[in-house]
Amino acid sequence: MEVDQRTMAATIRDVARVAGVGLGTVSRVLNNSPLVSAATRQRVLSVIEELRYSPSQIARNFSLGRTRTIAAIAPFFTRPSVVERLRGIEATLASEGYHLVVFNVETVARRDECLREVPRNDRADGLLIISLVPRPEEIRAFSEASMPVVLIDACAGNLSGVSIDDVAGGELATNYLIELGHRRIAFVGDPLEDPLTFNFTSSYDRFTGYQRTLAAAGLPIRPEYHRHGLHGRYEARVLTHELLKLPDPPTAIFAASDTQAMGVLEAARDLEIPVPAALSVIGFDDIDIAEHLGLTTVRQPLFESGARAVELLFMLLSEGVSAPPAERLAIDLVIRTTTAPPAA
Amino acid sequence: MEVDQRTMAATIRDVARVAGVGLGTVSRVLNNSPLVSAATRQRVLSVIEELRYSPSQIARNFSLGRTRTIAAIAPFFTRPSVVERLRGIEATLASEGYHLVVFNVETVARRDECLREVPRNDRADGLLIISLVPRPEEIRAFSEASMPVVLIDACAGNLSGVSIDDVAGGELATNYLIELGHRRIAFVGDPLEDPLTFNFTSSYDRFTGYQRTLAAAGLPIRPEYHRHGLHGRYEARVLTHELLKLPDPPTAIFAASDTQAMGVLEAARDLEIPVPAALSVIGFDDIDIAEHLGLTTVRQPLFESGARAVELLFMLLSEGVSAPPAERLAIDLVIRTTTAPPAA
DNA sequence: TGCTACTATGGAACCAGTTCCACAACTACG
DNA sequence: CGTAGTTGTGGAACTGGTTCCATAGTAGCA
Repeated sequence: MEVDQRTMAATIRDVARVAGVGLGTVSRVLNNSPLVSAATRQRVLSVIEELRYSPSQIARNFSLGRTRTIAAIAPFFTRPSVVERLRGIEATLASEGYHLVVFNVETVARRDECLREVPRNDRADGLLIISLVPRPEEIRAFSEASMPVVLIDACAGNLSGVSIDDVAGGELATNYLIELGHRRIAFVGDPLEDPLTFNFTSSYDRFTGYQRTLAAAGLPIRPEYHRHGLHGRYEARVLTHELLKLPDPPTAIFAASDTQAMGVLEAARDLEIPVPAALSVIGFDDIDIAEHLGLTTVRQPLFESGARAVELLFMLLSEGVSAPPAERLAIDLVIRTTTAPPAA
Repeated sequence: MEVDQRTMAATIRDVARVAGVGLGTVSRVLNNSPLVSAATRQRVLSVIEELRYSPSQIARNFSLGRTRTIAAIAPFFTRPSVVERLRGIEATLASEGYHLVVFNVETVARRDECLREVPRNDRADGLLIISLVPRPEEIRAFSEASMPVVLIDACAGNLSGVSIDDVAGGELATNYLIELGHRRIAFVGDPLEDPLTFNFTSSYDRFTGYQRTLAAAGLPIRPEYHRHGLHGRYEARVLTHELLKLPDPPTAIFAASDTQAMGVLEAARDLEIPVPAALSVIGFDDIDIAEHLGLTTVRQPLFESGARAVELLFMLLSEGVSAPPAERLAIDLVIRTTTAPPAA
């Protein structure tokens, strides 16, 4: 029985046979065990070279019960903020030789499917969930499947996670506008009824911070200044048109994300309202293009959130280390050219 | 020997034992084989339910020799154009129940490592390579490892691939500027010496199209109008500063990508040169923000390139179908507000 | 010289599925 | 009633690694 090298890849048994050693010895050479003499190691290595042998990762994963792969579930992974988080994730995983499987979620059905299926597939050693809040029964399923999970931009149960204080972010943005002298400050953000859809919460929290700050400053809460719509430039543009056509239009708008701030800017341009002279605009996230646009915004460390989440996940994976709790990263205000004191 | 359900996941053998059937029968139930009686199937299903059994995907992959996973190697996967391609890839893979492993490449060393390691890891059934041109020895390694490969935004050997005619794109952009009446047209793109770095070619090809069109129109080729630098807004901004400070500055600039066009726009803004009144700018790709910026650009179907590449890869994976050759997708000109006839 | 300790090695058992062969039970038909 | 064909079923063999136990060989030491 000759091994047909043209069609069949060599296995560890072929290497052992040709090198005249045992299975275990080849395995030990592959795994750099010190329990192999230099001469034997050399012989095995040369046979590996000769047969162009490359170990089957899939058999190895199966045998070890580990995959050195992490799954990431991300809603709308084309959103610049999500991409930047993924970059942080990938960079940190790659530095440890781990692989990244990405699940993009754009519908509620797919959200549910991913959160249900990914943990029970034992195809990943751990799971990262971006901007989605798992339901209690989903969290239970994670622990039943003993799948380590770290959340990014979300909090749930006592799962580990990396997030920011979105309420404080909303306060930071709103406070800055008030300090500039604005009194009529509007808000453009995601829909309020989140639990029915994706369970996003950051826009809601930023809205809470906005309302609190207005109240703390003794400014009126004006419901007609609160606009909620699907996350996106176009939707924000439409909502802003409504705001700017009010009898008593706002002099400043806080958008729950930079993407939505872009829609706000588009609406101002449509209506020939100069920014910041007649309208101040502040966003959230500090995505890459914010700088190009001169957008004032609340910066959150996106890349770092991904990188840190991977570190937490690695802690969960190394048995000795206790489960790290939820962490909060720092945010700060980036002042550019879309904000100014209101026209006198 | 009782199975400890608290610590050990049930296996197919546990299910068989509890249901009082054979291994093969459980396997047949799992795989919806018709060769199981309705009564047996029902009994097995209820035991699966009872034991909360979930098949090990990793053992399954090992047994079948397939992973239902596709690897994608992408340089700079935060670039909007790359992200959009990845979205097309993920969407198409997910619709077939395949998983996507992403390898982000930001250095030459990592490019080489990925192209060497990913095919020999049998952890993916196929490989997609975005915007990178594999070297001949790498192509040989793909076929030796019998790893199906489809290129996106690149061509090499007789590998299958999805790309556009970048030369024609360069011609399209340049021609439009000439039609508008421009005679002093500059180019801002990636470095020319690509083989030493990533082996990108699209910027080079667009440059070729630009030069050809100038020549065909009888316009002079002016080397001082050709600027090449690392892909990025900032670099393009610096290069454009140089162009606009020339004694005889261009009245139009063709940027090899929308990202670089943004840098061109920034430079014009720095120098208070009105666009398009005193300077026309045209980009390439039609990424999402191009619309917000009102950027005139050459549109290429990014999402579709990813989706189509996956279709080609599936053809390669289904044995019957012959290897599809390289395909070209259509491009078109999107005229917005950064281009106009030159000032008289 | 004989005993112990350690190193180097071979290979069976194992991981959890799939596949396939053997076989039993039953039906169809001459 | 025998034979051929079909259907349903059980389980051995297989996938390609790792792990661990048994054992041979050798050095150290009294």
